[in-house]
Amino acid sequence: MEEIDDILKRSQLSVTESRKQILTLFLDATSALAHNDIEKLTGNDFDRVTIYRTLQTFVEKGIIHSIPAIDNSVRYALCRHECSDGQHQDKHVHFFCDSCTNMFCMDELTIPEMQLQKGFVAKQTNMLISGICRSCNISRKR
Amino acid sequence: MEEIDDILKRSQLSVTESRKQILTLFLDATSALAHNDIEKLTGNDFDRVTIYRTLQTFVEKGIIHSIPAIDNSVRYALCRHECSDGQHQDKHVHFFCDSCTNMFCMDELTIPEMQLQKGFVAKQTNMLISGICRSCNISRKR
DNA sequence: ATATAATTGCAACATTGTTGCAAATTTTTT
DNA sequence: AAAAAATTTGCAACAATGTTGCAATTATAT
Repeated sequence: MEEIDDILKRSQLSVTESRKQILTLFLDATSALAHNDIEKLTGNDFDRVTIYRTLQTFVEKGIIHSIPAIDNSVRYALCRHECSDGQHQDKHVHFFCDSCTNMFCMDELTIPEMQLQKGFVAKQTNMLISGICRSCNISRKR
Repeated sequence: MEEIDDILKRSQLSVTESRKQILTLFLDATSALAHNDIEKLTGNDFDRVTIYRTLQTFVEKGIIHSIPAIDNSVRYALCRHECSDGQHQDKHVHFFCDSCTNMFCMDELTIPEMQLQKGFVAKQTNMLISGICRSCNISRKR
């Protein structure tokens, strides 16, 4: 896959083994990944510190975005849309499954605009819905 | 204040020094409190573990609710409305100020309902807006 | 191919959160 | 009001998560 190298170069990042592998994980992921997931999925290939720093770099470059969770575990997912350096606009809703603890990006659900009190200026909006996801609902019915 | 004892008793909790003090903090707070805030505000009167357990208990009893934050720090605030044991309904928007890192409950802003994909069942919705709060905006203009 | 720049891994540390258990406190019972 | 029962607390010890400085390695530019 040359795609991966391209994404990194486009963000002016050196192409290294760790960045390639971690980026691949995000491209393949169906749900958001926590630091710990990445550690396991890469199977001790990289130092914990490297993973922290890679995630941080990716967020700064607008490649991935962090998602606030209720259970106090930060997760990250690819920015599918127009996220650039620094400023990150996350217009879609996130869904956290209480059962399988997977986090999904509901790309098709747009967060509605909110009218804040005078003096408050909004820069970013996050919307997080928790409940039971489809595959968990299906397996329950069995 | 008898109010505090009442709140605790209504939730079938023993009235202890730590619970009273921590609950008082929440009643007086204008913004959401993190574990660390409470530790500082109570000035080493209580063990860290006690604070963790107290917060957990309060959440379970529906006295406070936890708020997911982007910066990976869980914060808690009083449940002003109809929150009961276990099930917690958080209908209002939270605002996180990037400048002073305070978290505010925007009680007057109700989270709109969202139509999820088939199979997904929502139990709780969180909406978190980040930006600059009023007092930070005012002090910037000076 | 070499020089320069950036990234990695290691070590060491700080912070945050969890668990078991004995001592202390609160509530209930007598 | 005192004793028994139940709950809560603090301590110790540990696990997980996140951060920083620095030398060694790897990637990029010359």
